[in-house]
Amino acid sequence: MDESWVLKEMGRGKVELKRIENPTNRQVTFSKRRNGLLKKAFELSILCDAEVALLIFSSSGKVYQFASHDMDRTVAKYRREVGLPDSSNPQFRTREFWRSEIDELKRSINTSEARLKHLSGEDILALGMRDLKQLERQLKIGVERVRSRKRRIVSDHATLLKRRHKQLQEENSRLHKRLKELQDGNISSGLVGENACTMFHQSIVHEEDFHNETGLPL
Amino acid sequence: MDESWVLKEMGRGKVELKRIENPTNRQVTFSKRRNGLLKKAFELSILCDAEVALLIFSSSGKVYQFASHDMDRTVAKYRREVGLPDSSNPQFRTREFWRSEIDELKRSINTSEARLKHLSGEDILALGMRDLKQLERQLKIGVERVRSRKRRIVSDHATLLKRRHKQLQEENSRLHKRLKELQDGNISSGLVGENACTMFHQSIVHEEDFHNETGLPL
DNA sequence: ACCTATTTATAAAG
DNA sequence: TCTTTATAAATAGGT
Repeated sequence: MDESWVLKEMGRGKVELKRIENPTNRQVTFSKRRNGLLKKAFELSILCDAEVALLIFSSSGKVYQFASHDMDRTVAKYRREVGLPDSSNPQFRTREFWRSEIDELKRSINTSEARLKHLSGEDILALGMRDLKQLERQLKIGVERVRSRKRRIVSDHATLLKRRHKQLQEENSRLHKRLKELQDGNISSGLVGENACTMFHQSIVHEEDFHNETGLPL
Repeated sequence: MDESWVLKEMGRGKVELKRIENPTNRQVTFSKRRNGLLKKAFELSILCDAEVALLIFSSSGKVYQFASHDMDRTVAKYRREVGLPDSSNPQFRTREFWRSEIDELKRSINTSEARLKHLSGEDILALGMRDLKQLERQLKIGVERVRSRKRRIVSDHATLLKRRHKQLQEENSRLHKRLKELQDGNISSGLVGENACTMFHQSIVHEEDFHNETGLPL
């Protein structure tokens, strides 16, 4: 778009975006644009795998329509979305409705499986160079993300290890100190000794944690 | 339109009129074309005083709509026009049957999609190191297969080019010879001259083929 | 989201 | 309506 909107249109000359007064011109334009619109609706449904329904009534009352799947189904779907209690069939739907619903799911499955195969490098003989390049890009992105995640996991682990190591060292020195106090001064009685034992036991538990939580299957 | 229909589309590059496989591209194209379609529907209704109703469901299920007058009114009008013998069909299995049928298909889809995401490196936070390594291996295999296919295509192409080149050379020498005969001997009459012309024209055609069929988007 | 090379769509005229 | 032609729009591919 270029102009200040609701102002001009495409083609050889420019046209205001308002009802065309000349009946002949209007009819001609209607015919052309109707076809263009129907074509684009069709293309959208194909290219983007969308469900499209289009209804056009000419000012003289003639109908033109396009429905990628089934007009009724699409309209029913729409009603559900909008929240209206489907006017045609509240409790049950026609066999056709369900069949088309299921067909679509099956198509969807086939599509996913095809893409899965492509991503595994299978069934790619029919792909053109452009698709192949894109596929390769995608795969590379995937690999990079997976690697990144792996690096992250390893890195986090290393951090954890360091922290644990530091904790152990600190605890160790505390224990050494305590032991030394006991050996040196013998000043204290049973209570202190009990404390020291507890302390030692705790450090053992820490070591077990260490093994369990860092057992990375690298 | 120019091409043999259902063959190409508009834009910077050309596109086959078939479902776009790359999800990202498909989404982007959907977004662009959806807006284009809605705009054109609006313009048609204004310019030509037509009654237009348009429903679009993205493949992910989101709805987009345009109605120049009122969706229900237009749809009702359509039903009357087409004369639908109401969709109330007493031939159905219970809703439960279809539900379960559909649920199963949906489960299947979810499985595929989860794997697809993993292969794209998405939603991998919950995966363990073992799974990640397996995933990476898979992706690498995929990349290698795609690359291999690309190499094959390029190689085939080179072969084709060589063959074409040789053909052209041979044809060239034939043409030279023919020309020389004409210039030298002047022995022949109109018929030979005509043949020479034909020959030349053929070589031109070959050159065009050459450009068309070897236009690899490398 | 924005840019731009290309392809389409289409207004005007015959 | 169909064709042609000049021009405006739409949009694919890329950033």
